[in-house]
Amino acid sequence: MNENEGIEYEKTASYLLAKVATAYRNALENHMARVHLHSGQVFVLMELWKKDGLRQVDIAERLNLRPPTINKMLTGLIDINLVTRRSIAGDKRSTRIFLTRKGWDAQRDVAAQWLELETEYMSGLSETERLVLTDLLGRLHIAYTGRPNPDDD
Amino acid sequence: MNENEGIEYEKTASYLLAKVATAYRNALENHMARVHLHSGQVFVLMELWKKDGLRQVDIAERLNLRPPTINKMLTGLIDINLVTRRSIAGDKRSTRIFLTRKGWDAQRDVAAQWLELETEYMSGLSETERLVLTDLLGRLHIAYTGRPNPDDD
DNA sequence: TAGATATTATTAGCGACCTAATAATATCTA
DNA sequence: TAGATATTATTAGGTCGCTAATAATATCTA
Repeated sequence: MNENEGIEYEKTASYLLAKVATAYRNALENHMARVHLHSGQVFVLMELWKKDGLRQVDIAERLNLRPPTINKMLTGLIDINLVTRRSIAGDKRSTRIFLTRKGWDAQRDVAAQWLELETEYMSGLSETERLVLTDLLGRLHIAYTGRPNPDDD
Repeated sequence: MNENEGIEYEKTASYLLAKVATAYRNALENHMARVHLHSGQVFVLMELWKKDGLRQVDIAERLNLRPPTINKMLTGLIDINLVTRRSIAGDKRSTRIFLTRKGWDAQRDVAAQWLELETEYMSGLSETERLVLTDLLGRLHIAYTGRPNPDDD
């Protein structure tokens, strides 16, 4: 058998990142289900809480996601009345996305779930280790996106 | 405005994990596309390279994924002739999954891409830092799955 | 042994990502 | 100003995760 081209994949950072990430996504999905949200929607809301009235393309850029992804998520958020689309005076192509009252109100519940998840998920690590992990992931993030976070104007 | 329930999500380990993870998934998808594979298929192959002839349910368990997920991935792998399904004598419910010649041969290309990706993706970190990251992710993985890897018999 | 319960694979359908393609509008340039 | 090029939103369709439901087979138990 032509074995032993065998890498020990399980010991590479990539492998572990992939595994931890999907487990984490499931956990996030479960936590956010408690407040009737899906995992992806939460990230969109975060951007709007920071700066309401963004265009879809802006949200996409800030989250490092593609416009069609955002478009679909927004449809979901509009359906559950957390967000509205309003057309822009001066550019008939684009629309601005605004939080509804309900959209603003979701902030508290999401924050609570987020912290709970963070605590739960990172419970295997000491405080110091969590900080180290945060630092390392932060640097990978910057290395890969080329920016820590989009310059708020 | 009811602002300032505001968590700085971007500084939590969870947030960074999510972000880094999707960036990584894209990178993996792109790298594996070079050898005509999708990201998820690679993980299934890894298990078969370690132990050929597993049942679908075994693969699911080892990868910490659900049976329908595996089922669909296998359909893809069968379509491109990397794998076959053979029924089991003694249990008409299950099938065993076997690598084809082409499936075994893919091992080399995947390993090459994997290492390239690992190098590229982790290039922002020193060797020591990468080891620390691996250790921390490994511990999160164990904490969440309850086992480092399934006991090979 | 008959009937209830387990297990395995599979299908259907959903969300979170993606790329490619399209339509509408803006903008730039010859 | 006309025509080429950019940009924005959107649709279609794909993979990778998931849950719920189903059918077939095994196994357990009364």
